[in-house]
Amino acid sequence: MSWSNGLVKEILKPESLIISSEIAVVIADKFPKARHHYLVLPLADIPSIFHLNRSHLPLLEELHLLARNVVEVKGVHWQDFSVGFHAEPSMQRLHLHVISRDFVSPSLKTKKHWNSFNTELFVPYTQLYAQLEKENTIARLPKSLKDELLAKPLICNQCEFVAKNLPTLKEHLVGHLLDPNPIRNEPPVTTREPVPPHREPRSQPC
DNA sequence: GTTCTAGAAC
DNA sequence: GTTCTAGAAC
Repeated sequence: MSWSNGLVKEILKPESLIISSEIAVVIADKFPKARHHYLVLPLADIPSIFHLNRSHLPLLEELHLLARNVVEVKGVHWQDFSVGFHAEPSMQRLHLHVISRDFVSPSLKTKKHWNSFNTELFVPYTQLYAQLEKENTIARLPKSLKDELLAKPLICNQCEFVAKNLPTLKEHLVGHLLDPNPIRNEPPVTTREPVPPHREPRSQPC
């Protein structure tokens, strides 16, 4: 398939590279699923996470270093990002996703997009690293589990909200961007004005 | 991975 | 009638 080689073609274009080292490069995702969405890819021809073994642990550390670097270069906050791999990648060439957790983007269009970043279909960097260190390989998820995770309801990644469909979730996520406090399903109950604490008038002027 | 669009869901 | 989802793409 031609489309699945899109990333390999992209990293051959110098103008696409935000950062590069002798080992790996960072590009912007062509269809970003959040306000910030970058991909870190090795120059070595490693097709996917399923081709990794313990010998690649130093390479993974290099990818992670570049992930931190691109976030710094963009002047944004590392703690606002998810960094990891898709459990079932579609595109050839190993790629580490570096994505801001707002998920506010016109390119976020399907339930699959959401669940691939917000369920076990997203494997955090640290988890994959540990798994590789322990097992010397990355195992595929069973098809039944993948189907189950893809079918999960649209649960907000910042509060308990469950959206009935994707447009509703997208509206809700914009709400978190404007007000990071949890959004309630019901409007807040109106309360009486708080009574100011009573103060005795001072007996003497200051 | 995306685009397109039929028909399901509302 | 319109919105939304999900499967085909030769």
